[in-house]
Amino acid sequence: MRTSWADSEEAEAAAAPSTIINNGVVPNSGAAAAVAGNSRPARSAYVPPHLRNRPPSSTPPPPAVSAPPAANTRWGGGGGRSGGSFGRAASNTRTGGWDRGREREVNPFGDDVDVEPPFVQQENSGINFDAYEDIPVDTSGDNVPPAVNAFSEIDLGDALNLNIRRCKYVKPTPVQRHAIPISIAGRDLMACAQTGSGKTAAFCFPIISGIMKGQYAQRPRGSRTAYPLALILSPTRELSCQIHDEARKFSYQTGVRVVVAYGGAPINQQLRDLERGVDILVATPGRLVDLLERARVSLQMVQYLALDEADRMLDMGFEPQIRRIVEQMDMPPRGVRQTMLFSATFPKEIQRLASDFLSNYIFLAVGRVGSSTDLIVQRVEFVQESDKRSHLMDLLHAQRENGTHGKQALTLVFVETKKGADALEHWLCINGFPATSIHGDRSQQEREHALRLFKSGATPILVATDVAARGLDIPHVAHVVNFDLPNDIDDYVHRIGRTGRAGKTGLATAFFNENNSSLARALAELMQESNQEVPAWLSRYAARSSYGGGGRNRRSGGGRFGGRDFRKDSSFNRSGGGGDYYGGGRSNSGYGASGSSYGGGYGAGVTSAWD
DNA sequence: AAAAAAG
Repeated sequence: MRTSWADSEEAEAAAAPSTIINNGVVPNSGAAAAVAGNSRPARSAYVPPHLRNRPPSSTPPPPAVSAPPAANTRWGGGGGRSGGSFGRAASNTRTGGWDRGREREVNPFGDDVDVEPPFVQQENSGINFDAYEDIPVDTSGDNVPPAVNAFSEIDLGDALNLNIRRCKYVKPTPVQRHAIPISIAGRDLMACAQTGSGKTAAFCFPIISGIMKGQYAQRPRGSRTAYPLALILSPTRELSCQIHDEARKFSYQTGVRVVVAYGGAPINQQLRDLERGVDILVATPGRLVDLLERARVSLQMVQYLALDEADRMLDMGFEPQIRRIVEQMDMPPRGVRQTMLFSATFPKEIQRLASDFLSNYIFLAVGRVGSSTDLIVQRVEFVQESDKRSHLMDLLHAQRENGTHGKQALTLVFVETKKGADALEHWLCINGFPATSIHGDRSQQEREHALRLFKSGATPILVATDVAARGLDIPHVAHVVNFDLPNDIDDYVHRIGRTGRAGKTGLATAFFNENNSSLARALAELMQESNQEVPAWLSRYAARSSYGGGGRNRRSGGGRFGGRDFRKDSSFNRSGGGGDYYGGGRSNSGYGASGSSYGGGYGAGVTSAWD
């Protein structure tokens, strides 16, 4: 039954030293944090107002000070306290825990659990690391921990290391090489890295490892309130599901429990999952607020906060909700918890908002603006609104003829509106193209069904709104069509990033017409930076729009890199900063210097972002 | 102006 790796896990656990700070909570990595000059104070037993004077039926919050070390097992396993380190919480602690061995952890890897995974990369799941060689990286902040070249340089723990091998991750991607040591050192992080470059693992590994190593005050058993140690927020339900699935793989047989909560799905199963115990809660904001209001979740024990697609989470629609969760509930304040923000794009005014959540953080930028741009061939075609459908049909026909090995390549078609998505899906279907759609007016069941049909290739065309623009990892998307271009270049970056993932190549085609002229300049610049062929007519549009002040100046940082730390930008450190960002007043003030190839002071800094 | 996220 037990395989060799499990045995070595035991040995590791037995050999591991036990360090327990008797305040109930051990800082994530006190030593490293101290080295970094950022040691975190022990949390006091603060009880937030809304949790005081609760009816006696509910169990009081976990005793932060009085919990004897011997009771510090995360699962409350009587007498089963782990020696203080890796792996021990896996199978043996579980039997003493509150699930008493009733449940077996579902193997997220399929049947080959007990087989030592092959080290040969399989064609479909391996990451093409050659595509990540020689990528520009920039970090800023105090005492930045050095990058690593191999997972083995970091002590992530045997159980997690095995899962990493099972995932066939042979070596860390660039963002992982930098972000993981930073996070392991206990530092807050704002990370900007290309789409498809492995951000999920970059924040999951340190969280899982930290929870495995940490000794936390026992959380009450039998309470209807769940006390996650880590919270991961994302902007869409499907993305939360995906992160949950990934995190489950990474935490398989580590004893670390991952639960997902999102809207549109029955809440009862989610409540049951929470009651069984949760270390890492992955959630969308709305459902989390619901759970917090019902007092079914408390953020009191949260040691790690991760925001995926962080710029999206802090834009106008989301910001109040996120602020409420992070600042107005019972989550430990910044500097006490560890906070990690990730995205492929990070506009400076959003960085300024985000800095409220961070303490002495490190800014990390990996790779060029947004996408794995060299891997994605970007085309822009001038297509009038009335011609879009027939033009799309031409593309799909051509693709069908190129059809690789019987199965049609997956094509993701982005449109601007939910109605437009329905209409286009219907039109494609009646014209003999197997299409489905995903957007916010469809039921969650329909959304998930559509995604499955698409992923499986059963319906190789998916029409989508921006709900599918960010984060979704759909292997084998060969072509992204921007049937309607977005108004924001960052959205474009995220959309085309649905292809060209994990080092594979992809194609992105955009339909451009007069309605998109406000995007022309940013689009032309992005394409130029990505070594793409910019049509002459697009350059003319770009030059034209740079005069009339058309369009927002919303570059995510410009230059050849994924972003620039706004703290380096003096205009953002004066008088509240970003007011000038939209170019309302002085046209140059949001950026470091001028130098745009399109002149006019518009887009200043695009070519000089790294001076 | 639109999309997303609670029901």
